[in-house]
Amino acid sequence: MEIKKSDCEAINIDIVNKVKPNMPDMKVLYELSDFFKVMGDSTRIQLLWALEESEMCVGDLSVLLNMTKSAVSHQLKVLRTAKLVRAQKKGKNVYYALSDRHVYTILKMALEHVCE
Amino acid sequence: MEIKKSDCEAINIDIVNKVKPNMPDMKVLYELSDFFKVMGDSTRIQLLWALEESEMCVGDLSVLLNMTKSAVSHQLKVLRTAKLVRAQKKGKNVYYALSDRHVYTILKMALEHVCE
DNA sequence: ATTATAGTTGAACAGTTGTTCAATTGTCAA
DNA sequence: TTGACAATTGAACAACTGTTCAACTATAAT
Repeated sequence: MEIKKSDCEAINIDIVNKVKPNMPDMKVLYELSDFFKVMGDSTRIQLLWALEESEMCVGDLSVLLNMTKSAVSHQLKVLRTAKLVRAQKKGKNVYYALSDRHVYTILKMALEHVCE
Repeated sequence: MEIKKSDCEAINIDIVNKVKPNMPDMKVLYELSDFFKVMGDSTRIQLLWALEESEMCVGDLSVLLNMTKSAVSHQLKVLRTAKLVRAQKKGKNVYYALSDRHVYTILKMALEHVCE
């Protein structure tokens, strides 16, 4: 049995019992919040936004965002780990591209929201 | 003029110049990342998920999520500041509700994404 | 082979975040 | 008015995050 951490009793126990079975399980919950965590950084949003326009290599992205290659590379790694972008080596350069159009849809929908 | 922080020259200057004018401005960028930051926490996602099912007071939410009222209240404040929920006092209790159906749509779309 | 360029990596640092704890406010019931 | 309960608040703490810096790998050109 689960350890009780709440410090009170329910006011409307019927509502709580009705809602409880519809709550997401922990696995889905953490996947969801991890996804939003990845999106929750302005550098990474710029990278996704830029890559929607065109494939680009790290150096180009670094000039575009006006940041060091190192900083860009670190953030691209986060996006790669989250499977939001994919990398392809061409000669001396590594070209990055969006790996999931779903993400851009969410980005645009969030844009509508913040601009309401 | 902007201070140059990137530590290299562009490889494909034509692509960079093509993409640059389509980049979001800083204001929109920070609003977007702030929005995703708010969504990027499992406690807050649970709260939004629960409130989609039914209005609830802090005590009920606290039992439902198995957390202290204080922790829940702190997170509700974050959601309130971000205008994602609204509060209404009824007697001794404060009832919270979603203030924007847009958000639930984004949540469901992200859910589809993580469950691909 | 040597040199230059593109990109990655890990450690370190400051800044931020979420929960806990204790104190406080506000409301209802006796 | 007193006591009990609902919710909020601020400080404190540990855990996490993003950029910088320096060192490193890998590829291409001479």
